[in-house]
Amino acid sequence: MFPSKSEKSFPKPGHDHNSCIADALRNADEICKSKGLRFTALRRRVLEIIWAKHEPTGAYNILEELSTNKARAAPPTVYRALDFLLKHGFVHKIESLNAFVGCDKFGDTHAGQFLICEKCNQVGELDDPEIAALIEKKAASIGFKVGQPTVEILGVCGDCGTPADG
Amino acid sequence: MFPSKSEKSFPKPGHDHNSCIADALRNADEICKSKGLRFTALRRRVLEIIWAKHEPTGAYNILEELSTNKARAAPPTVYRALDFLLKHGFVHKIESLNAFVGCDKFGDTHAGQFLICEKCNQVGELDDPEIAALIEKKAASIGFKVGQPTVEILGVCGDCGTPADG
DNA sequence: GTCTTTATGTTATAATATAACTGTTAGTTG
DNA sequence: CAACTAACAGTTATATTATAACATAAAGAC
Repeated sequence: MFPSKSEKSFPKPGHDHNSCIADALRNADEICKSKGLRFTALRRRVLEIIWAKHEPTGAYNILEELSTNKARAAPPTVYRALDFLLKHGFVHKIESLNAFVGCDKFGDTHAGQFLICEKCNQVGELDDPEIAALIEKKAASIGFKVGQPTVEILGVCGDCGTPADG
Repeated sequence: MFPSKSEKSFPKPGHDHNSCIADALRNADEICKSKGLRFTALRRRVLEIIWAKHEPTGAYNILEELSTNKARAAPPTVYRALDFLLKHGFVHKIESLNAFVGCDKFGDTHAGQFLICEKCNQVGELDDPEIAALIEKKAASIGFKVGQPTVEILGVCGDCGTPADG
């Protein structure tokens, strides 16, 4: 229905980021329309700010960014927009960074598995079903039923970790 | 050397928790002795407070607990003790809860994989090498080198999720 | 057009964490 | 043991992240 743009990838240095943003906004538009959700100007703007880069953005950075056009916004403004975006799967929260990143696996709400590069700070979404299945199986083997898995992998991405690199 | 007490387990309702605490403290004592680390009264007390239960404890709860005996402590006191305990693998931070839990896999520093029961709030440590290996493999397949994985699974433990349960 | 619901604005404050500087204690060395 | 040194802990202030509670506004339902 709303095709995912990138499967198991990490943002490439020279990619056309404008189209990332455009795709994400268009997708959110369509999803909201089809589900009867109100994709207000504020929510749209917050999503756009988050999508400005592939690095997780803190709520107060979003706030700052918001405040450049509008009159100064207050924290609840941002957190409420984030609640909406999180709830409907348009963004993810990176727990280990207390920051938010756009979801590039359009079309369904899911937990996500994140690769966070400690050099360039960019985040790629893995969402590998085998990993999810294995975690579920191992948890089940000791009687634990998985609800919401949080998988956040700090490391070094391919572009930052080339042999020539220090 | 210092044997792990529980492999892939979840704290059982009726277990002898005093021995969990005693084991953890004794283990820390021994590790510190063998590595020439200073296991001060404060650090020991903080570890003991964390081990008082199998639920993650927030820094400010630890602070409160500390303050019942000593004169009122300040945040840095706790955070510094936590830094030490984290660094040497005696406790883990649960990122999704901003809280700390004792490590029951004695003897080495590691990232850990956590099962967090949303009913009883207790945490079990999985530390499954297959999961770690699969994550590493999948990450490697897109050129990403895993550093510090954060795996925190919210769900329902076996004791809380029995058929009779609501 | 009124009513109702949902969203946003506003003010205040809670919860988590760290910086910077001071004093204290434990180990070290002569 | 006295003086020195380095690690630890105390203290004050403040940064960062997040939410509660109440007021206003805008959108959708009737």
